Amino acid sequence: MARNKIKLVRIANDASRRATLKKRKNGMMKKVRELSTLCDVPACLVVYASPTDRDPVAVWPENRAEAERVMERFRGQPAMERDRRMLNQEAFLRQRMTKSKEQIKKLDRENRQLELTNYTLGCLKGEGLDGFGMEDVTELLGLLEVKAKAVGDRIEYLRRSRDVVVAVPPTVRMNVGVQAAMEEWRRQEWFMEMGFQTGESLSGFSNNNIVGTSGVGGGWSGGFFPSL
Amino acid sequence: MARNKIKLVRIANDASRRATLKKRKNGMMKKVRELSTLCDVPACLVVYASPTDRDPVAVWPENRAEAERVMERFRGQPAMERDRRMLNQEAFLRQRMTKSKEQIKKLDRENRQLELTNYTLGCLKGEGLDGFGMEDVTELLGLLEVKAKAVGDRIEYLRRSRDVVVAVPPTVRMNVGVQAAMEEWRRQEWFMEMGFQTGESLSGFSNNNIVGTSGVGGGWSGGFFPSL
DNA sequence: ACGCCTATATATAAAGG
DNA sequence: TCCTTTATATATAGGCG
Repeated sequence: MARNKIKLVRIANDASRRATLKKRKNGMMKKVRELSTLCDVPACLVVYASPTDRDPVAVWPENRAEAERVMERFRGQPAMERDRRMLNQEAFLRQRMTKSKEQIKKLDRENRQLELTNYTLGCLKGEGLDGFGMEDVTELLGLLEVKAKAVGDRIEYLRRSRDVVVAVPPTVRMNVGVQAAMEEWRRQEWFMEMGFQTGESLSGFSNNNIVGTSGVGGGWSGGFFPSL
Repeated sequence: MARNKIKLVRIANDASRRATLKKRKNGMMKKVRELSTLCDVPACLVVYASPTDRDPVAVWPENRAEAERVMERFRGQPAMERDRRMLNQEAFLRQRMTKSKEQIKKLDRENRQLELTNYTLGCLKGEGLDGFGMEDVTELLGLLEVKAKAVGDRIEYLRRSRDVVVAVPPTVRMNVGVQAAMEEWRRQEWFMEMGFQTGESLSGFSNNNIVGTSGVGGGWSGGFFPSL
């Protein structure tokens, strides 16, 4: 734009090209600034000295944050692959988060139920019945009966089964804790009142495993009650 | 740049401002193109008509991919806040994910334990003892004794407590299920063998709640056993 | 608002130091 | 290479249809 008009093609001369870049770059900067100022609009200009340079030779607005805001908006459009990837990635993670949270919630609910049951079991195990009234205790007693029935049924079944019986020792080998508990139990007057005959309640059963430790899903072959 | 020189401030007149934007915007586009062509360098220009517009009024290079490449490089620098934010956001989410997974794992472990216990309880409730051998059943029986002891202790305590006793009806009002169970229980021969006297096992207890439904942490005042 | 015109402001190629 | 100069090319403010 001066002295000579030039063709709009890459300037062959290296020095000239660099010089032109410098001049025009400045001109551009001034123009963008003016445009943005006069028209009061967001605008952004980025110029590199070469396709391989890491840093731009020119950036407007000078304030990087401002430039980023403009870029930001531009990128906001559904065009940039990298962003789409990133956003998808984020969406993906968010989705996973939601699912996880739901899972946690569900597990937590389940847990609360199980803990309740567990608490009950704890009481059953004799960890303390303080806080329960006669009604509760009575109900518990009833439940114990139901359980005892199940045990009885099972014993009955085992007794009548000939094909699975392996051995039937003459005495019961109960674990120490149970034996001690039995002793205390027998000392309770209500125990007597209920019709038990001292010293003969649990004889005649085998402690041998007849059908194997099998059954219990998951595989806990230890004690009957898992440690809580 | 013509007729009159203008001050570099926002053009007050609305129409003039818009007109100027249009003209200068075109000028800028031409300039960027020239710059990029002549000097053979990457450059990018984005202009918005207003701070709130979604789409730019001007973008160069026209080829969006090209513009994106330039932007991309600019953004590639480790200075862009947005990227840091995004990366941080992603890192944050990943962190949360990890935590959630850990929580799930923990809850799951807990659940497994509780389910085991629960399963046991299910068996206790008479849901079936198939799969258990004589050893298991014997142990269960022992456990029942321990429980019974706890019940007995509690009943004993309630009996001796004068200050909390409210009423002691002469007969036990057990729920139908328990009564039925008792009947079946009594029919079992092993039941008789164990020393129970038919028809008199559970008389004399009150179903009145003496110390209140109180105790049980969390507040489930319904049945003794929560429904599973 | 849109395009065209034109006087004038600006930008800048090329030359010189 | 950089700055300055300067002749010229371009850009554009303001006016008009």
